Amino acid sequence: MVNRQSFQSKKQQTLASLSTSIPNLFNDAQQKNAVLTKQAVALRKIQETCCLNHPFVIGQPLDLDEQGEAAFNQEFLRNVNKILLRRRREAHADNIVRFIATFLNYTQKQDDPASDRNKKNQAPPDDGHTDDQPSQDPSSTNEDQDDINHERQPSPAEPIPSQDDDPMDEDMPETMSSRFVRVLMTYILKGHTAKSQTVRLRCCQIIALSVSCLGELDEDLYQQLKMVLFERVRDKEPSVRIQAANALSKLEISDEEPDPFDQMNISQKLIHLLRTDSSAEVRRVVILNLELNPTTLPHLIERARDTDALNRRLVFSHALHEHLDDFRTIPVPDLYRLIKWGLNDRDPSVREAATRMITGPWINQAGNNLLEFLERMDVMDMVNMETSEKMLTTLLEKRKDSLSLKFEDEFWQNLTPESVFLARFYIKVLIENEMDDKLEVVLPELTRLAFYIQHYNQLWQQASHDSEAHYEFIVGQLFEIGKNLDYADEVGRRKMYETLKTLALIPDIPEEYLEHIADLLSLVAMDEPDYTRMIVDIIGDIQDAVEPDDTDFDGRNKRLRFDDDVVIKVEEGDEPDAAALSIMYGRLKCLTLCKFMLQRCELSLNNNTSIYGILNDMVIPAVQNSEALLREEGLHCLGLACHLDKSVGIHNVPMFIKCVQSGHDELKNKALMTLFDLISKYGYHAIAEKSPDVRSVFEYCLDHDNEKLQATTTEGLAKVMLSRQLKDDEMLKLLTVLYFFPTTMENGSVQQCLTYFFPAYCHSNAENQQSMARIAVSAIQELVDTYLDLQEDEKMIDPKRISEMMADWTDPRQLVVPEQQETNKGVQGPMALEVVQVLVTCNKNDDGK
Amino acid sequence: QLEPDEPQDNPFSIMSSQQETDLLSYFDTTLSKTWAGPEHWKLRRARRDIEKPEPSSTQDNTSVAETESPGGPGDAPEHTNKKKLQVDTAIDFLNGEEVREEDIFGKNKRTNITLTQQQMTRDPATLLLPDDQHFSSKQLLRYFLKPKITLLRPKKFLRSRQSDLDDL
DNA sequence: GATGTGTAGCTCGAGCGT
DNA sequence: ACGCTCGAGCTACACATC
Repeated sequence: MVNRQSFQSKKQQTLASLSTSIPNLFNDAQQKNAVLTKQAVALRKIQETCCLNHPFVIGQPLDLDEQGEAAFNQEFLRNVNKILLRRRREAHADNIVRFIATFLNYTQKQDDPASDRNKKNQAPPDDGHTDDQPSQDPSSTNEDQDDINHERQPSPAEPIPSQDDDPMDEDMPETMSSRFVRVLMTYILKGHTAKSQTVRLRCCQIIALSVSCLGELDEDLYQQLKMVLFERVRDKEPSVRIQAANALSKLEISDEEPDPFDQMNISQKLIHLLRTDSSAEVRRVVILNLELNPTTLPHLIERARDTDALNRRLVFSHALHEHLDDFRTIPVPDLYRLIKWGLNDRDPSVREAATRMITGPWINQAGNNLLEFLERMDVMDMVNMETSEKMLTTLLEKRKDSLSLKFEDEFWQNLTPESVFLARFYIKVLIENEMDDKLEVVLPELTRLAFYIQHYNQLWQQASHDSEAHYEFIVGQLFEIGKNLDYADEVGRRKMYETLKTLALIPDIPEEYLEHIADLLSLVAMDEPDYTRMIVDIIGDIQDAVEPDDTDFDGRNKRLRFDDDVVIKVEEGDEPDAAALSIMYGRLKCLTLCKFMLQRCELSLNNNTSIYGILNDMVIPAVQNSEALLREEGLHCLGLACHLDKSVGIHNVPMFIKCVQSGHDELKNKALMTLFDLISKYGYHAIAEKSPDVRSVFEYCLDHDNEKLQATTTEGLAKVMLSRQLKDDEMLKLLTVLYFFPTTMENGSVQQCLTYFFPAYCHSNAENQQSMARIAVSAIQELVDTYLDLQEDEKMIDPKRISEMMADWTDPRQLVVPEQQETNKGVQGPMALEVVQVLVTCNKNDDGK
Repeated sequence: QLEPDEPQDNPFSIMSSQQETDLLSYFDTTLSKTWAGPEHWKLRRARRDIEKPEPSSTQDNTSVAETESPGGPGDAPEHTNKKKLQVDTAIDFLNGEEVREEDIFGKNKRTNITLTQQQMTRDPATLLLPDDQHFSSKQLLRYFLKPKITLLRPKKFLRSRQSDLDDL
């Protein structure tokens, strides 16, 4: 046959020129702007000519020229060899890897009758990196495809097999490309144990980009591939793991067969990498490729706290951005944790990504309706209040210009938790941005607001158990809105006062509402003495209501509601004494209100005499009360009173010290706080002069096993030392040792306070720095000793790092205000000397420096 | 700059200077990257950036600038050369040297190229940030018992309405 | 003695800002 | 798009270990 002969001569030519034609295609393909499909098409043509005995016809039984095929394969692999030793991220080599994938994709599709019909030749997958450029222009890809189909028109002389006569065998029919895939993959898999990390890297990279281009794989080849990846994902080199993880994530996730080595299936392995791989980039690959489902979701959310900022960002900008169909699939606690992390991240780009996620797809999911969105977010749940507030503020900041709301009487009469919440923050954002014209149509008058509060309070008091929380929430939000109003109107102020007083007298008003009331009354009052009188009056009324006749009080449902963890302990068998209980709750409520008032007072006691009465009649007795809660709240009030009068303050210091020494933990903490406040206010010496015990009290609390107490002490000392009221090398050393001490590792408050304190202390002032230099060596000696006999379960920072950090603190170049040159050398010089001395005296124990 | 010793009865005059606020907000920004504590602390590259400008600024702008300038003009072409040389990673598939397969697939019997199971199981917590308490100068500038009042400017929390009227 | 392990310094490139 | 900067990763070297 003529055709056959011409084909044979073409084959001879092609085979003869293989060693130039294929390299030329590779040369073209490596170029930056290469349209890889073009080279793939050309290569396929060569492949057909080499491997077949006839011109290629789709669906025709394979008539293979094994020798020609071998020649083609050999030449192809010879070229592939040249990139296997090319280092990571070399653009030309990377292009060739993409070319290989493109070719595999193309040649495989050509042999597949099913996919050939609709010939939507998908571009080969990206390599999962953030750096990948879209490798191909989709339009050009399709054009090329069309060209090919024209060229592949079977010649008229050839018998044209019917297109639909060939239902696939159960075993896939062997094709030219399937044979090629097997050869190439088998070859590439050989590289997975190569000595050179680059080879392993390149092999995994080829697999990663090619897996989805391979069509149906033989089971044994697939298994082999999977096993290789299972191993490479544990490679010593992070760069190899990155590619292996990438490849693994492209395998069918539905394959749940566990690896006999560690009993983990693909999905589990990816999650394991996501959580434990030390390389941020490996984790990143998984974040970008892991399928979102109920199993993977919590682990992806966890990555919002990844140490790597880019990874954190990708959680918001990628993993949960478009791929999450409905944010309600995230359990509410996780949802709020996620938002809290995102919006409060230290890295601005993460915050930005989190904001975009919420303002974009998430709002869209709620039909772009803010109220619907808030409803879905369940904003009424007070546990997440702070985050809800932050979120709505962020949202409205973004939309403040396009949003124009108008709140009229009808709106205020028909509030829902969501609408009042929205109103509150809309107002807040408008005020912060001084958008006065928009504010005008939004803010209610003071009198009206007082009326609304009253109205919803009535509804609250009458509400059924189901709707109680609903109205309670609305009242709380109205309080907040009230803080933004103008209080010039006399009538409005009076109305507000009456309303607030009524609310204050409600027996089970929540503690935070009492604080709102204290706040709002400060706006209602003419001046501070007026304010104090108002509150004292209300306190009197509360007392009158509780104490004189206790006939209709029932301690259980009339009690003041505090945070859940505050539980008043009733001694065994005391239950019948409900009246006594209710009296106690009443007193507690008065103290709490008094506390809120004192927090807002500035005038000295002499100028605000109405406080004296309350101090003597209520606060002092409470401090001596046997009930712990009353003692605490009384002490708190007394501490606040000490703020207002120096002599009262100084006079009471011994009492506070006593409380720290022998009170219960919560009382200790309150007393300690007061002591630090008094030092801040009146100076360390004014306190220590009369009561030298303070210093030892602080030492005692630094060592205390109550974390909160430790944190208060640390923060207090940080304040006092940063303000340079207390200059005390020994105390500084205690703080330093505490900072690195194994038992403090878990105490985040102490850690983060001191992480701020030490650099700020040392770099703000040369004298401070010298103080640190003086104690550093002995501190590290102590810490090294501690390190050497760490218990099995204890963890501690490596002494080497400790010394690095101390070196950083004592580095004179880091001083914000550079000292005159004299002191510069003098800081670390003596330290070095001291180190040498220590080393000389005991040369068996040496630190890592 | 800080006053070394202030009268003890009025210690917060130290803190009330504008410079003190600046200093603390300086630390608020610089320390916001290292907040996570010693476990995530890294040794910063020596602050050469701060020392670099020094030689030019501390010296007189007459002689030194002249002596260093000869190096300047020579640098510019070097940069472009470097760039061209660096980009030269193209592979010659046609005439390039053959790569020997034993170089590629050479194995190393003794070296372990995979991590042990123990190396693979690290504590996930070490790769997560601790719960951020957002410690900043704000904490240092407030009273424990009156958190809304700053130590710096003890301004009146309650504004007297009487004085508002007076202002008009 | 060879090979594995840990570190210091340098280089290059990703990612950010303009 | 460009250029800069900082940081990750690579190489080379020293040391330890079998």
